[in-house]
Amino acid sequence: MKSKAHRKIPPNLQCGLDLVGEVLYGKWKIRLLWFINQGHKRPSELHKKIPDASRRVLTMQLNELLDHELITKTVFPEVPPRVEYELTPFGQTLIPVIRAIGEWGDEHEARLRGLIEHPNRYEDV
Amino acid sequence: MKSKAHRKIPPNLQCGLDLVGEVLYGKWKIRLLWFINQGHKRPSELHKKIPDASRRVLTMQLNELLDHELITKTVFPEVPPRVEYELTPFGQTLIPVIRAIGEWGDEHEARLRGLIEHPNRYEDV
DNA sequence: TCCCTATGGGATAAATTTCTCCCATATTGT
DNA sequence: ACAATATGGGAGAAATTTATCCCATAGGGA
Repeated sequence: MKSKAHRKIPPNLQCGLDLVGEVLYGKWKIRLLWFINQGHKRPSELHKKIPDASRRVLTMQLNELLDHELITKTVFPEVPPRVEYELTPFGQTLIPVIRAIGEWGDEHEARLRGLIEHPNRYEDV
Repeated sequence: MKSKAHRKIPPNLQCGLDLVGEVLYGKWKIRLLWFINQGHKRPSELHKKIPDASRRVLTMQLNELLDHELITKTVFPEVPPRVEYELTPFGQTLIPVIRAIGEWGDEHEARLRGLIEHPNRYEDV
């Protein structure tokens, strides 16, 4: 439980960008969708792909993706439990968009690395 | 000042998506870039377009966009001051990506609104 | 003289997100 | 008997983001 239901500051949802923000704004969501699409379905696999995030947050963000019907969750009745997430058809429609984002990052990798590691607002380049 | 320089938890920057996250992750950044591209250059105009954000955050996020060389800032020596932001050529390369995001949101507007307003993880639809 | 203008940023509080630690599950292997 | 397994989630602390309030600027108008 505890999606983003009881926020004291409610969001405004005017344009498409606002709406996307609601379902995609979350530090790891885009990467989760991406890796799930690549076939990394299990929580443990996803955690290996995104080691910077704690298991807890990943679980929570996966739950939000579930809420928003971007992924499905299958729990196999085994012990220890096995869980698999998959993209819904709706979630799949996001893949081209995410691919575009990732490609932009790849194209500008060197520059981005430089900017992130040496931010300088007051100097020319 | 005070970009994201002194974070206690440093980010990992492996793939393109990680890099994009660093420069685009911020509640209003994408919308700021979008509206600047649409010709809304002044801080006050941008605030009108994004009334949910406080003036303070917008300024801060604009500063980060400056740090990352996605926009430029021109201060006209007038009183009261006039300021204009514009996309750099680098920032312009992001516009097609942002457009793709926004279009996805527009295409699925109705569904997204429903999901956001009535999240139900445990019920079928 | 005082207020209005548009903008930036300091200080501090509030809200939100994330981290860390810990417990629970049921079966297989030591 | 007990550890190990993969997963989920509660609780409270820590980190980060955002909101609020307030001050400063310098010229024009009431």
